[in-house]
Amino acid sequence: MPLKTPITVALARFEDLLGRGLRQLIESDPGLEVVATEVDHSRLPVVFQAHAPDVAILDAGALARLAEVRELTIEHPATKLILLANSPSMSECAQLLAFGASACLGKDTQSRDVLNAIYLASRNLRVFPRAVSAEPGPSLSGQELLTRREAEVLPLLQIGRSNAQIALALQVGVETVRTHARSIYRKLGVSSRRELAGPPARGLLREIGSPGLPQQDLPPSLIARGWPAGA
Amino acid sequence: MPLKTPITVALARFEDLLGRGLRQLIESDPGLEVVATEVDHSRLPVVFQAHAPDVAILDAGALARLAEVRELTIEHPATKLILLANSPSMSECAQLLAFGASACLGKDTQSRDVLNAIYLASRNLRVFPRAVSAEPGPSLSGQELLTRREAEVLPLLQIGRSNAQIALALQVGVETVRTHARSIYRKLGVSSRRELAGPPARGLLREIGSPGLPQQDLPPSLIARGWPAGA
DNA sequence: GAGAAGGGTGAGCCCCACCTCACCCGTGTC
DNA sequence: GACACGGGTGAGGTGGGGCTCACCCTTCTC
Repeated sequence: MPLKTPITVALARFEDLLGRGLRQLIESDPGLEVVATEVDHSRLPVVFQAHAPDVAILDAGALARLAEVRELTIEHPATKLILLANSPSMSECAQLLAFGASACLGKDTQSRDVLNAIYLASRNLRVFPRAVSAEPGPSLSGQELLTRREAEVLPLLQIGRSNAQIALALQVGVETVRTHARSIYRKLGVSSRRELAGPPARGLLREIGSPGLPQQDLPPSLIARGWPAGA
Repeated sequence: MPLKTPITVALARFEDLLGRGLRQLIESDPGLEVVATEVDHSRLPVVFQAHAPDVAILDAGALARLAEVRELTIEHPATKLILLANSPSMSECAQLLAFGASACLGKDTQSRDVLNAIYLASRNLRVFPRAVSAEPGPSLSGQELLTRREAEVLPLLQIGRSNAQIALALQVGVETVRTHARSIYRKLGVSSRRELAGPPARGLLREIGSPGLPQQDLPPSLIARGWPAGA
């Protein structure tokens, strides 16, 4: 194994108490190096430019739009994003990962799993929490979240399906698909399916959770279960 | 001023990251002494009995029933309770304080304000966050929260008003009041207005927030604004 | 020009939470 | 016995969010 250089981590601004815990956790791990803390989300591009951190941990609740994740991953593909949200639901995580995030974790995640996620993300693996709340429970930033139906339409738009094809797949009318698409565009701040089709981070998917250490890699089919693997 | 003995603080179990931050914050304050950490809510009575801490900081999200707060404050009046919730609403905080909690703070509260709240609570002051989310946003444990109307009925029940009097005050029928009362009893785990009328913690109300240090004491009328000041 | 997309508006429907009220019953108090 | 209270059940009404679909328009591409 070559010389171990520490993984550089940038920390966004979090709630004060959680930020303290997060910083202390990461600084106490010899394999990790904090290069920035309490970075306001508006300053993330600058910090990414200056430090090119391997991993950045962001507050999903501080995202004004989910599309921010998308923009960051496109602009700075070398920096893997880990999103911390308030008990995120499965679909919320799916949306964040579809936009290029490398991990989506609840703020109640065990410290050990947070560290695991950092190492996994730095190796270009994507991390999905095991114990996400089922479906109900609108959390995250609360606003501008895709509905269940919109979340079904999104991946089909991302892979370039036509409205008619989507309508056929979902067994609804074309007009309905167009309505969902409009809603998605508005919420995500884009104006066409082409803008949605950017290259999300690739990589295997791992699942972490309290029971123990990360398991074996999951088959690629699991990536496609939540949303298609890309155009 | 007499010899300064540190204020003893018990910490309930929190999300791992937040718990780290909270513990580190409090342990770094020379005026505070942590006597217990990561206390499961089921073990709170035991810990209160053993250490009789001046202040205990609890996770509002871990409360099975809001009535737990009430029971703890009645059983252990010497221990002041500080509740941390996920962006609590005004009515949530009002309910918690009505049940004897000394403070209700968001988990995004500034460290400085958390320390302030501990000191204020230990001096039998009640602390209300300044920047609470308006009305919408069901957070907290999510379940068994009083509705807006129930929250209006509760204080009137607590001061022993009859159903007819409440009906008159709220301009609704007696049957409606009885329905609200039933709902309140069920959610709070009590079975009469007498059980609701127990002695909540008394004390002045302070408001804390980011702008600066705590202001002057608020007039008692402010206590009565959210709910009557007791029988 | 035809067809697909994107953008705006609005309608109808369903589900759910909340509010309101009306019954039923039993108990305790005066 | 009259009355208030607690407990159970259910019926309406209302409001919001989501899903579905139907129009209207412009733009772009082939």
